[in-house]
Amino acid sequence: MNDIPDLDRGDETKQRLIAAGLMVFGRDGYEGASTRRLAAEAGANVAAIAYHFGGKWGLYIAVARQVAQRNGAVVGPLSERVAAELAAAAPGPDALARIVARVIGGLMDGLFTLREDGRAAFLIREMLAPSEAFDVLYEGFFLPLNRMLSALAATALGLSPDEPAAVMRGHLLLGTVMPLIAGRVVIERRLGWSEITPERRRQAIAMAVAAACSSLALPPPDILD
Amino acid sequence: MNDIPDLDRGDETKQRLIAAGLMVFGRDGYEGASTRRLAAEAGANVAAIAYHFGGKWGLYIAVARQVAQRNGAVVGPLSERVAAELAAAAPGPDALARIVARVIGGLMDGLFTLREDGRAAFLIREMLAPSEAFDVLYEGFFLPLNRMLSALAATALGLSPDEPAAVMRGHLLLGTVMPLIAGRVVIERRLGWSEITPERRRQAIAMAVAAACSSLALPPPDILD
DNA sequence: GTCTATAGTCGGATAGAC
DNA sequence: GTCTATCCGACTATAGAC
Repeated sequence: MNDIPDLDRGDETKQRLIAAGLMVFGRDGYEGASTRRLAAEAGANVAAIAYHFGGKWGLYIAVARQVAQRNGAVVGPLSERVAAELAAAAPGPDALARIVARVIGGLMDGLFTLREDGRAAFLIREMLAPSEAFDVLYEGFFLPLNRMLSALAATALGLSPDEPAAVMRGHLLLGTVMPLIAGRVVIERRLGWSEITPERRRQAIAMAVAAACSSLALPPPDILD
Repeated sequence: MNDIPDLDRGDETKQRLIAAGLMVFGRDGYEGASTRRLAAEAGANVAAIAYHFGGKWGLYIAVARQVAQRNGAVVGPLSERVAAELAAAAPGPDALARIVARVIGGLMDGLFTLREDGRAAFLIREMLAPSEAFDVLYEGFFLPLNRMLSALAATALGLSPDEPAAVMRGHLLLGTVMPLIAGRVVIERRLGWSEITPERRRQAIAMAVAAACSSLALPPPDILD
């Protein structure tokens, strides 16, 4: 009851604006998002945007930084673990398949969670029409992500990790998750899903993992994770 | 020299507006596109939008219809041919692989051509934030496309074409092309490509085809198309 | 059918009280 | 740091000449 009142209230508003920006920019795009709506969603008022970020654009960049940072925080550790496992003992096909399953599952779970926070849409919009924000996303997320996926693909296919073919095959692994993220509404309508139950989600991920493994000439992972 | 002057000038303006809409809506999104810019890009004036389409939204829907129609015109024939080949004689793995190569190649060539006309971005934006326009795109394009891909996946994997697993695997085949379309800027930056030469394009498609085939447990297609 | 001019609305930014 | 009130610019839509 005697906690310091209003400690860092400024920073809290700032954070709420960034969180709201993630949702609203993700859903409506930069132009589609109005400062009034951004402020309302954050429970703040319009002037706060100018005060904290200098303007709407400043908020947008701040959101990009947060996306890069949060996603980077997922990729980083995952990436280190994969690198360690690939280096330790040249893994056989089954072990590789298990790593692939963990990586793909991790991408689905950690980056594009069910509780849609708008990150996926934000990322895809920036790929469609890159702005300054793309630089931030690339350095903090896309590049480390591709490094990890390329290393995986290179090992599985017997390529050198830095040759273009390996980089491309790593990039193509994104195709395992993209139809479930960017193309989610299509499969939902096709299968008549009105909601994604945990079970449906599990099955979808399992199929994506199976497709990823066989595309790398690996056996399907013995069992789940 | 004696051609009929201004024949269908109205229709021509209408068509130019739709073409411009494809570019501008694709690049900037609905909110990002201004009627002034749409008109300018079409070499028309703002009032023409209201006259021909009732307003900006009417133009947007007209663009969606054209996207569905043009893409449907590519999928339709391709789809019939695939259906015929699958039905004729139960094709072996090699024959299937060749069909897959043709389908994936056809998707890349016919739907997402180098001369970017904005269709890909338009489609992806509608998937991210579906509007009324999505219904049009779904019926005219996504649904027939998925039917074709599902039939292919079902045959390759020994599933019944209508079971959810086959539909999902068909949908996941979109992942073969999505990284090269939606994620194009990422791989361009990663590989330092400043332009997509025909040769790079050819190689990228070849790798996508290889990934698609092995994800369906098919051998890589013996040779190109 | 096409254009110019303008009306009416909305959104981003800012001034200034608290 | 937060809020209300307001300004100004940009946008969509429309009226009306040609």
